Amino acid sequence: MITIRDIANQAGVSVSTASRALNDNPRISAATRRRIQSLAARLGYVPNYNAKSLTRGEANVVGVVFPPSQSSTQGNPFFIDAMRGINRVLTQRQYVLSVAIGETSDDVLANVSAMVDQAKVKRFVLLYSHEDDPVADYLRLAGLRFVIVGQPSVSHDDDYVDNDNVAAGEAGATYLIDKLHANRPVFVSSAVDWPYEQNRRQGFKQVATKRGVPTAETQLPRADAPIASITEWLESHPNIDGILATDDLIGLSFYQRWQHVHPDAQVPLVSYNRSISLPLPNVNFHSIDLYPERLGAAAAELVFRKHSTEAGHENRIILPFEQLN
Amino acid sequence: MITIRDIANQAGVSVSTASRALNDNPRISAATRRRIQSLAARLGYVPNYNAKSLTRGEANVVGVVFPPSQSSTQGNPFFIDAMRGINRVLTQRQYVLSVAIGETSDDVLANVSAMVDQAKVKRFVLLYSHEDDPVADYLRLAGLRFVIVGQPSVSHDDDYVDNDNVAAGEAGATYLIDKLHANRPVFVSSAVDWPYEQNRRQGFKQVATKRGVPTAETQLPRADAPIASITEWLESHPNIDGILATDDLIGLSFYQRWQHVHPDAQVPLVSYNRSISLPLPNVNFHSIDLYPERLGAAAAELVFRKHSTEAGHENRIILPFEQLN
DNA sequence: CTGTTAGCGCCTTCAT
DNA sequence: ATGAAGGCGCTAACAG
Repeated sequence: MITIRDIANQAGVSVSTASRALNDNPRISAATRRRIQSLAARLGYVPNYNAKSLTRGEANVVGVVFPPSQSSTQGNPFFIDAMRGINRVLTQRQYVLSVAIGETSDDVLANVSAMVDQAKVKRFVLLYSHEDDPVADYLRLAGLRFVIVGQPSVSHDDDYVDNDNVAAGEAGATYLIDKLHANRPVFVSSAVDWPYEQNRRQGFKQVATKRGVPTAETQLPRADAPIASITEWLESHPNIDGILATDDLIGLSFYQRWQHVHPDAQVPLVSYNRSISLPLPNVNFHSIDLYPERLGAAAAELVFRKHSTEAGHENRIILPFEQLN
Repeated sequence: MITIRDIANQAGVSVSTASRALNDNPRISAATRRRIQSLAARLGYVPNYNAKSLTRGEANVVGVVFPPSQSSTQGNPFFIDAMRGINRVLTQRQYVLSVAIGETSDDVLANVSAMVDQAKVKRFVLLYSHEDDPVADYLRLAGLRFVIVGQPSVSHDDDYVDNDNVAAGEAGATYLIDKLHANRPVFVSSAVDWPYEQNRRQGFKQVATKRGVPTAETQLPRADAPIASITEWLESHPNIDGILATDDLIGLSFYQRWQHVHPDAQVPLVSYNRSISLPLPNVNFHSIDLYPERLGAAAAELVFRKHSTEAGHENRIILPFEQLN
């Protein structure tokens, strides 16, 4: 294994000069900097992260925090894609991605604080958020850098990266009404009614109102709940001719129900997340990609900039979603 | 921040004694060991991983490698759940989970080798495998410890953790035929036809043959392919009265198609992975849980034991899947 | 059973 | 613009 000493010797300079040169310290002349860097490259020098972290007092690690849950959360492909995006930028920064994941909020918090105390991790990306999240509270209190992917808590000025979910709701509604000719669309969300679902509903309603189209809305009960209610709902709303759902699986589930009640008809379905990579019989199915990989990448970039409380809001990033034509 | 020096001083011993005591080294008397450990606990001492890793020459990190892919892979909840299982055992071992993920095999390999070279990671869990996987080749060659979750490559004696997929196929078929009374079941797999799908098909066929039931099988084309073929297939197989699919989403997609062709009938569906946490109208839908979290946990345990090429095969772990009644 | 000592590889004052 | 030297926190020979 080749260390900074080796390259210092071979270059005929001191270790400290080599260190500075490799870290692009302007105190070293551009000439020797290049000389040493290319020598290092030629020798296949790779810095030892542990040694680096020890002296710096910070590990070159970004902690990625998953929402606490016993079983897999919905909207799953989102997380994997986001991780890929995060890792893409971490790699080029010579950083490593570590994850904190657990069943309960306490598990995750313990995981995170272990990273902080033992591994000296100082930057985090949260893949979720809700009010009074103990992990966010902890990070805030500890003065550590973190960025939220998704809807941030309203009572803090945390930095975040998100889509404009009102606009996403508008886009889905516009497509459903204008292109797929739905005159009586229904908006379907989960029983949890996440903030992003509320925003998309808002967008949906705005467009429908502007078009003079009546709106309907309902929520899909959880898997363990009786589903008769959906059937009832559908029977009391016989004219529904378009579905906008907050997630592909929710949409699909609702669509199934619809099909059951209206065996010989068809209804267009628009939803979000591109989580179904399989052919669906309904040719009028459209999933809006929210580009989670881009969200992840942007969050990772952001986590290397310092938190600014300025009015400029330069650390609140809104990214576009897929455009439908 | 309190270091090992502090506790050594307060305990009135040398740093090395403190170090040994904290690491449960038998060379230190049980008495002082307990004394020092409780002192450390009282003082809230946490070891610095970076310093530890530097001297040990190995980071207390396990690298978790995702299959290379541009977008989210199918069977997604599997990965998240597996990570949770892995992290559960890593936490109690004072280890941290880092992930390697990327679009191409080269990306992932670069990621892994950076972990190895720079971060001194020496243990890995692969969440996939196929023949001639460059990552596995690299790890094998470098003599690093790794465990595969899932079907291992046949041409090596890598350690792995997996379900018995033939048995899983049998279980699904048994349930479908005996309990749900399917007399003309169809086995549906993906267009990729992964090894685990082949195994489940084999189990399916064995049971069907034993029951004297005719078997049918087909594959679902990819999302971008024309799906007319499924309709054709269904029309030429009008008597299908049960579906066994290798994944919930595949099953659901196929079921949709079936429903389209047979609008007023019902058909039972059995598939794997518990990836749909939503109510489905079809009361005869049954998803077999493969317990990915347990697979992950077992893999993490295994990665701390050394690879044995002995005939005992103690490092090939087969875990049970959900039992249907 | 315990202490002394010498690093692990790197960064960073402090000199020059 | 570059060197020398100390130290980050911990482990592991080597002594005793």
